[in-house]
Amino acid sequence: MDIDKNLSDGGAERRAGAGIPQPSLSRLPQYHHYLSELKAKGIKTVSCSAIGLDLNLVPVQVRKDLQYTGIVGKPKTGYAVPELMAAIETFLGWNNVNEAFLAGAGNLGTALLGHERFSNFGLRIVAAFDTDPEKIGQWVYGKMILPLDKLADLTKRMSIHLGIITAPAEHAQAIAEEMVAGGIQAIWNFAPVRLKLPPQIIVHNEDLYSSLASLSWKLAQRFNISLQPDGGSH
Amino acid sequence: MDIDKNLSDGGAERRAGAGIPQPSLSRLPQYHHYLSELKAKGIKTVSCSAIGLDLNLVPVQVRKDLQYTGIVGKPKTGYAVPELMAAIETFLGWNNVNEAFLAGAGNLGTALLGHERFSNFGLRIVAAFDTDPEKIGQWVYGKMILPLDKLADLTKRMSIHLGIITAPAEHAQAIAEEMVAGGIQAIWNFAPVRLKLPPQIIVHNEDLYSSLASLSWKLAQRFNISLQPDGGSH
DNA sequence: CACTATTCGTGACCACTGTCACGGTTAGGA
DNA sequence: TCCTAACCGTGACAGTGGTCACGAATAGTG
Repeated sequence: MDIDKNLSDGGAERRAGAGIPQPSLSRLPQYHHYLSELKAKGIKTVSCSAIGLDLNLVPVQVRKDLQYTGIVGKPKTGYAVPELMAAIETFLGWNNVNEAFLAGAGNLGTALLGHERFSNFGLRIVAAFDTDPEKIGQWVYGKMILPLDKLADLTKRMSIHLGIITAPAEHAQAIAEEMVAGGIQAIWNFAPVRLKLPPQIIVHNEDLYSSLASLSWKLAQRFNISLQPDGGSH
Repeated sequence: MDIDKNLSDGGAERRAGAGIPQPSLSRLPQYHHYLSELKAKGIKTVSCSAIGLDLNLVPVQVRKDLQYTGIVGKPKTGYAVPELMAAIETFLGWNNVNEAFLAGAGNLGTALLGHERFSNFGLRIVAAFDTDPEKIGQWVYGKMILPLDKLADLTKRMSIHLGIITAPAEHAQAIAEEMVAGGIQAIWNFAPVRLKLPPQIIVHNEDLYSSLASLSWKLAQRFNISLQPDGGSH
């Protein structure tokens, strides 16, 4: 058997039929942040061209992105800042709070626990879990560190929908399965592994090593090029 | 004048003629991590199909990704694990260390400072910078916290090429400009802003809010769908 | 030594995102 | 009131990355 042909895409990442392109989705928070600055300055309306100038984007792209939120602009004027912000917030679901559990109270996990601004964006980390007996029972930024083996049970009892994994790579898969067993719907994964989970689970990978790879490659590329300006093809 | 038409793309992000697709670049570290596990188990060769099974990827994609590193596989056998790892490391420039400065010794910055595994991937954070007088002079994970106004000067004197910004959004632009003034080539930006810098500067944005937006939207989407299963299109 | 099954390598399609071009709308001024 | 310029909205095109299909190579087996 040729197993080359017998593999379908894991499909855990991309939800078919989702109306908005992923890149547009990523840009919406940037617009929101920019708009909050405008609001603080007392500016009432803004045009796509102005947004594009300040955010280094082409105006058409801004328009297309904003259209997904359902807002309509007024020709010659632009968009109303407060309504646009509200539209983005509603669209992204930042009005209803998502409660989340975090697994892995290391450096990164602690940093996330302390990031109180998440609450402005619909995320509330309720508790953290770890296996280290020294950490269990401690309070970090007002959140209790609980033993990891309580994770699935508490997830079910509190009907938590979002899990954040900041544990080492080798434990990530097991933790993710625990979360799924507890009925979690979405996982924000900071461990550098590709989780294997049922396709209906929403997984978002936040792989710092991947980013680092891009950077170091581009840097290496640049220095190679400058050392061999002929391109080295002969 | 219609400024709609007079804007070109900022272009700070995408380097033209770069041989490898960005997504492939991001996957290489995952392969590397997976290979290191195989190596620990004493496995000498591996096929794309096996990698695909474990990493939830289609074998062809794995092959195409690996080809960018220049390695060639052997039919019916696959790739030699150690050589493949070495090829990835060389390709990503993980052999020569990049020294970096970090600006913003908050929670996230501290977490990165403490992430000693970065050293395995060609990144060495040399020092951190902050404006908080209480932090300046402290040592965090063996790195000195220095006053931010020394940033440009020290960057130049130590010829640092990589800058990491973990400062609040409102200071990110100014810090980035300091770094550029000091001759920095690449910036790893964790602040939720789109930096406006000369196009030759490599910028990689690590926007947690963008990721969060994707997640919360997908979650909201899911619950909306389950509440209105007819889709509401008629 | 021939045969088979597995795997690599690659050119051709396909889907998705970004860009372009153009038409429709409206605020502001003559 | 009419005219102009700025802006929104949208369908058509292009470039990039992912998938498919097929050919070539080779380890293992009878």
